[in-house]
Amino acid sequence: MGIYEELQARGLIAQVTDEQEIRELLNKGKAKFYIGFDPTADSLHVGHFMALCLMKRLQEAGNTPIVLVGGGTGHVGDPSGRSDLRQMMSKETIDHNVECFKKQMSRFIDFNNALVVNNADWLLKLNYVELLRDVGPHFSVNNMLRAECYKQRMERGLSFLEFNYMIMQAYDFYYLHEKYGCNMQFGGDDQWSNMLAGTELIRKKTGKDAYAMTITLLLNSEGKKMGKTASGAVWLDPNKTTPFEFFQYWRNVEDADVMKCFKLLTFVPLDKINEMEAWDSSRINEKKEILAYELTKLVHGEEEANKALQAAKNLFAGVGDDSTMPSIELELEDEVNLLDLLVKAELATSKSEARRLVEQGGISIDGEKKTNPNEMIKVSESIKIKKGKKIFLKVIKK
RNA sequence: GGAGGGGUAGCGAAGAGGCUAAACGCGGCUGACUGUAAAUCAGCUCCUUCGGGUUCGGCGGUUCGAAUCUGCCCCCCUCCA
Repeated sequence: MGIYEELQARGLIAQVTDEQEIRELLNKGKAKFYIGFDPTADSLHVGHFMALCLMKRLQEAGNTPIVLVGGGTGHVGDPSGRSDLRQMMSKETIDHNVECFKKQMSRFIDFNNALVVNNADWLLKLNYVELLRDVGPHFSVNNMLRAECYKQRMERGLSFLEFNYMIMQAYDFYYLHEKYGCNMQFGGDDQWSNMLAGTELIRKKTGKDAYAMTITLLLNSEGKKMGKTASGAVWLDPNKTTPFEFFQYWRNVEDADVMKCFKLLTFVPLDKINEMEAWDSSRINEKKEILAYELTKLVHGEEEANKALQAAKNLFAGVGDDSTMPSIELELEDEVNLLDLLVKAELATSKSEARRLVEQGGISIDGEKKTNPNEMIKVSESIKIKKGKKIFLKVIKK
C-alpha cells in the first residue's frame, strides 16, 4: 500500500485536483509540496497538527515538504469561513509568531530535508501596479465572488483587503513553483478555493500543471471543529496547554469520535486501528486512554505522555499517589479565606464565581467538601483542591 | 457624498421612560445519573466588604427617575452616487 492509499484509508483526503497524478507523485516520493501556516498566534494548535502529521508522513515517504509561514499574508488575514474581519497584527507580533512556529515544527519535520520559507520575503516587496499587470488578468472577479470561502462574507461585507488574500495565496504557490519547483499544495478543506486559485494561476502563467489536495477537517460528530474548548484552542505549546490538559482533552472526546481521531491524528498502524475497532464497546475507555497517550507522546514526547497518563490514573482511578497532580505555587498566609484561595489559584475568575462554586458544592479541599464560602483554610505545606469532577490542583505554599 | 436600518451580557436575540442586573435560546459552570463519554433532569451564569456598586457603542443633555427621550461623535449593514 502506498502512502496515498494509506491517507485515503485513514480518511485524511478531502478533495484532490487530479487523483491519478497526485497518487503517482506521492507514492513515488516525487512531490515537492507546500503547506501554509498563518501566524495568527504564538503557538500552533490542534488544527495545525493534522497538517504537521501529514508533512511527516509524506516526508517519510520520500517527498519534500516546504513549510510556508505566512509572514506576508498574515498582514492581510484569511477571510475563509470567517464572519468578521480579523484583527490586524503588527509586524513584530507576526515575526515573533513565525519564530515560535518554527520551533514547534521541528518536532515533526526533519528540516535537513525540508524548506522553510516566509512569504513576507517576496510578498512585501511586490509592486502594486506590476503585480496587477502580472497576475491581475488571470483572475476573474466573477469567479472569485462565487468561491465558497467568501460566501459567509458576501452577506456581512468583505473588505478589499481580505478579498486579496486569495490572490496572495495563489501567488505564493506560483512563486514556489517557479523558484523551487513546488508542484503540490496541501491545506485544510476550507482552503480549497484559495488553493485552486493557485493551480489555475500556475497553469495560466506557465502552462504547467500543479496539484492541490485538501485534508479533511477534524469535525466532531456534531459537525463542530475539534480542538477547541470554551477557553480557546488546544495548543501544542506546553506553556499554553499543559501536557496533562492536552492528554485530558483527548481522554474526554466523545465516544463517536474516538476511531476517527485514531485514523486522522495518530500514527497507529491501520491494522491495529481496525483491530481496535472490533473491540467490545466496554473497552471504549481503554481506547480513549490509548488515543490520549499516543497524541500526547507525539506532541510532547514519551516522558510527558507517561507522566500525564500516570497523573490521570492516579486522579481518576483513585490511586493515592498525588505526586503527579497538576500543581501551582502560591505565596500564602498560614490561614486564607477560601474564596481568595480559589481566585488566587485561578480556579475562579472572581469571588462571586468562587462563592457560587462553593455554594453549589463544587469544591473539595484535601478530600473534604467545602460548603461555607467564608471558611478560613489552614495551609500547611500544600493542599489539594478539587473543582467539579475533573479538575484537580495541588497548591504548594511558596 | 446622500437616504434608510442598526450597535443590548461570551454569542444570537427581546426590551422602547420607573414593575429591568435586563425575557428567551445557545454556550459555559455546578449538582444528580454514569464510563473522566453522550443523552436527560435540577440549579447557577456582571462585580461585591452582601449594605450596595457598575452596566445596554462613546461623550454630553432632558427628567425625581434613562438600555429606553435628546444632541454630537464612532462603528456596521442596505440602497443610491
